[in-house]
Amino acid sequence: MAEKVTIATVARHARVSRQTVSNVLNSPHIVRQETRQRVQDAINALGYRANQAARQMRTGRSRLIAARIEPTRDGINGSVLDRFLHGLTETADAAGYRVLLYTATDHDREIATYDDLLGTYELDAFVLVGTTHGDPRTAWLADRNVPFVTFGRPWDALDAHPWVDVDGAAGTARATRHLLDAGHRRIAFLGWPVGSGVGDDRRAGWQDTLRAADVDPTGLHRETEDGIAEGERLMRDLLDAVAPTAVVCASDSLALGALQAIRGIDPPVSVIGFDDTPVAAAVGLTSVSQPLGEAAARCVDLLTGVLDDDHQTPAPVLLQPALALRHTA
Amino acid sequence: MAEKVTIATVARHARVSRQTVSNVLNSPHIVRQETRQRVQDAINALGYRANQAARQMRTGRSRLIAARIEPTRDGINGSVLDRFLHGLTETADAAGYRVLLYTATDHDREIATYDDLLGTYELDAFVLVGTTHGDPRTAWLADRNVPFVTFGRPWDALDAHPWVDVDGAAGTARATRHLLDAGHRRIAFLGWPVGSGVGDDRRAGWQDTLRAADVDPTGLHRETEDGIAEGERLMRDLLDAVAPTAVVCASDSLALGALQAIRGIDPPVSVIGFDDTPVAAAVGLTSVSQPLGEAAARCVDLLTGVLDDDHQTPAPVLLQPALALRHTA
DNA sequence: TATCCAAATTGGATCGTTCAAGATGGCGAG
DNA sequence: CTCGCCATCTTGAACGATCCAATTTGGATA
Repeated sequence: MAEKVTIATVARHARVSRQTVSNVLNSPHIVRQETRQRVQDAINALGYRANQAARQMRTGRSRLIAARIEPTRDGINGSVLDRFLHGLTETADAAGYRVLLYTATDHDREIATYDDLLGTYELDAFVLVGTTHGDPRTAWLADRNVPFVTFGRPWDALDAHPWVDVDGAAGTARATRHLLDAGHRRIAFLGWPVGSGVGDDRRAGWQDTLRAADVDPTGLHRETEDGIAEGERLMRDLLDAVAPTAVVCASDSLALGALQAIRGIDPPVSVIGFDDTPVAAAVGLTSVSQPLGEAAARCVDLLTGVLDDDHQTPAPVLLQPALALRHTA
Repeated sequence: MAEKVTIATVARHARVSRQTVSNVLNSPHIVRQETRQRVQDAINALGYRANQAARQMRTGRSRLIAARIEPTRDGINGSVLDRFLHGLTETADAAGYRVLLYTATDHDREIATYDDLLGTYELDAFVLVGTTHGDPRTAWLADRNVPFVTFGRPWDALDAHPWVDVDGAAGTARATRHLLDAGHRRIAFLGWPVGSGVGDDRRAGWQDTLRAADVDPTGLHRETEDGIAEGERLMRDLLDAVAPTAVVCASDSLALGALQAIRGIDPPVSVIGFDDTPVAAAVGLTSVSQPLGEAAARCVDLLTGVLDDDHQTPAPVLLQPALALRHTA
């Protein structure tokens, strides 16, 4: 194996000092054009790459971003995070950062992991996915001045940190409007229990759109934990109670359940899901589609803003979802 | 912010030298019990964590493992990798390693990424997923003596490296036997074009099991690229040509296509997919289930074997899949 | 009590990079 | 001719850990 190529090797090869090589890499403008070229040639000829560990020791920056990979719950919604992660890896890469994975089963362990990652790897930043009311994680990170971005807006007014989110209300509103345009009036909603920021937001989009169209939403919605079986049960309940002609759901899992509940009904009840998961695509379920790649890219943008430029809090980003039309609506 | 806690801080606090603290961390057995305890107490009291960058500089080891995150193709099979990744993160964590993500669109770029990751981050090892005939990646890594494991066995006899795989032939054999036991005889197979190691392996399991049961498999199989539409097309073709009463598929995508093709046929044609993806669970598709968590764990086992112990090539691991029974078979 | 040996501990060098400060050389002004 | 200045480049030190060689310590032995 060839000798290890360090900055000293390059310096010797280009007949300059180590510092000059370092300058070519970090502040090219202060090095004379001719020298710069000579150093660059040496770098290319030797295939030199700056050692990140050594660099990190001096600068305290690791160019590493941490993201959590979820313990795939029902496997349907899990894919949302996976697609986001993929986008994150690509964009971070382009910005010169790498993504480090971690897992955690609850918030306490997750915070312990932060502590560990920061202590041993000196991570530059965290990307948190899915925020809840009174999220202890954001508070912990903010207390320690650790840069982070959340994919999901803070649901408590007091938290001020950079975030990227998709406008869930706009998504369900768009879905509801689509159904109204198709002539539906009794448009129901299957959602999550009141109190989850995301769920409330999605319900509001449906409710407000119905009201704006002079349809009274009272009695047209049901709430449950997420899941296919739960969705089916609640949809049967709705069918018995109010006989809706269409339903907007807070997730594809719920929508799949609804699809099973309406099997055989004629004329068919329209169903729209949320997240445009692979399952939705596979079964032909119309669904609200989040721009996950875009969201990941904006997360990286915000982070590099915080890390490279001033340490100011950049403006949050709210993205608009689209409606992926298939044959269930 | 409090002063940074280094090994020197701990040493001062425990009234010993830096080296003794280092010994407590790396070779506890050579330190007297009493001293060890005092150092441990100091470490806990101060919340000391060894700085990975500094450690890496001396030892040349980063305790970082790289894994690739795929550009979710059809979103169905992509989830397989995601579940594997999750298992990998968990197990690596337990073994004291962290998982670094990367993406690449083709083999050449992937190799360029290896070079970069090795040069700048001094990665300890790679986990490759999905191996093909004449895979240039394994050759590149082996040439440079970079430790790696593949999830997927080497399909060319000459490659000798640690690998973990799931016995695909055993999976399709199990599926086929299940159908035979249920009284089926005309059991078809939907698979991928000849030449892909994985696809050929899965087809062989079906074929051999039929032969063993004195059923001639001739004409009972079709091959295509992966996809739902492709599966549907080929299944229609099979129905017209040989009217099978059951079909085993090389993937859940193909199986979903088959399900659409058989809609309305009575008595229903049995369908079995492969990979037990969330989509299969959602639509009630019986499918061959790979022990992905187990596979990931064994990958980490092999890697730690190579990294921590001798640099010998550990024995490969072949895991047995299970059949997730649902209502399509 | 002095001596010796092994176990436990210590101080200095080192990994590859960047930071801070110092050296060099060319050029115009006094 | 000399000085100062600017642009450019070089030198020495530091980051925080581990390795290596040297030294101290404690207990057993003579």
